[in-house]
Amino acid sequence: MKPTNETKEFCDYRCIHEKRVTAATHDALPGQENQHMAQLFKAMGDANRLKILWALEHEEMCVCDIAAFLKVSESAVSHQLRLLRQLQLVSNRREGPVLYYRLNDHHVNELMQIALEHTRE
Amino acid sequence: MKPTNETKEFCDYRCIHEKRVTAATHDALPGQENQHMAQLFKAMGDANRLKILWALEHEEMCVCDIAAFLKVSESAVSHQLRLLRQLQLVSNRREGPVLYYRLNDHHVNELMQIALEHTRE
DNA sequence: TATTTATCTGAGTATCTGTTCATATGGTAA
DNA sequence: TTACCATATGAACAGATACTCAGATAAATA
Repeated sequence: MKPTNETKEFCDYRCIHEKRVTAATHDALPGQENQHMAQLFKAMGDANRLKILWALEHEEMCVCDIAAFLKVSESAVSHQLRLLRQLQLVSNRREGPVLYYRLNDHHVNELMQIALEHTRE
Repeated sequence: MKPTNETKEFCDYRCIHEKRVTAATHDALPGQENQHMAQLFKAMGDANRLKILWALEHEEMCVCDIAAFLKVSESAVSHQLRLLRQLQLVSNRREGPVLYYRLNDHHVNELMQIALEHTRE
C-alpha cells in the first residue's frame, strides 16, 4: 500500500496519502492532550458513571445515596467514585463518617448537555 | 443499610437517603437517553477513535490515509470506522474503490472543543 | 475473463473493565 | 474499650473491547 509517484500518475483512483496524512499530522493534537481527552470521555462513557455525574450536577449525595439510586452495591459505587475522583471530576466533603460527593468540573455539565442534544436529534 | 425514621431521629449522622434518592430519581434521565449518551462518550473515549474524529473534523480522509496517520493496520481502522458509522458519527463517500470518510455530527466537534478546554486548565 | 486495489468482515486472542466479595479504615457513640 | 456505621480497598472473576489474521467483497483495468 505504499503510494508512489508512478502509481499515482499511472492510475488516478489510487490512494494518495502524503498530503492528507501530513495535513492530519500537522493539525493533530499532541498525544498527551489526546490521551487526556480520551480519558475524560471514557470516564463519562459508562452508563452508571454518567448517572452519577448527572445526579451530582443537581445535588451532592453520599455513597449510599448513590448506591440506592443506582440500585448497585456501595462497593461498586465507591470504585466508580475513586475513578471520578482521580480525574478530579468529583470531590467530597466529610460530615462525620459520611462523605458527600459533588461535581468538581464545570465542563462535565456542558458535555452532558451537548450529548443530550445529540440524543434528541 | 436500610435507613428508617427511627435511625434518623436516633442518630443524626446516619445517611438519610429518601429525600436525596427521590430527588435524584426525579431529575434522572430516562434510561434510554442515558444509555445513548454513554454510548457516544464511550465511542469518543478511545485514543485512536478520538484521533480519527479530530482528523476528520479538519478534512475527509480514506481508510488507508487514516491507517497511515495513526500508524495502525487498515483492518483495525476499518473496525473502528464501522463503530463510528453505526453511531452515525461519520459517513463516507465512494470514489471508485476508495471510501472517503468525514464527520457526520456537529456535536462531536463541540464536545472535543470543551474536552480540550478541560485538559488545558 | 483474471488481476489488482481498497475496504470490509468474522474468528480468535490478549488485554481492559466493572462487578462482587472479603477485609481494612476512619469516625461516632455507648 | 467495644460496637457500629459509612466508606475504601485489593483480589478475583466474568464480560467487554481492540487488535491481528485470513478470507470475502466491490470497483477498475487489462
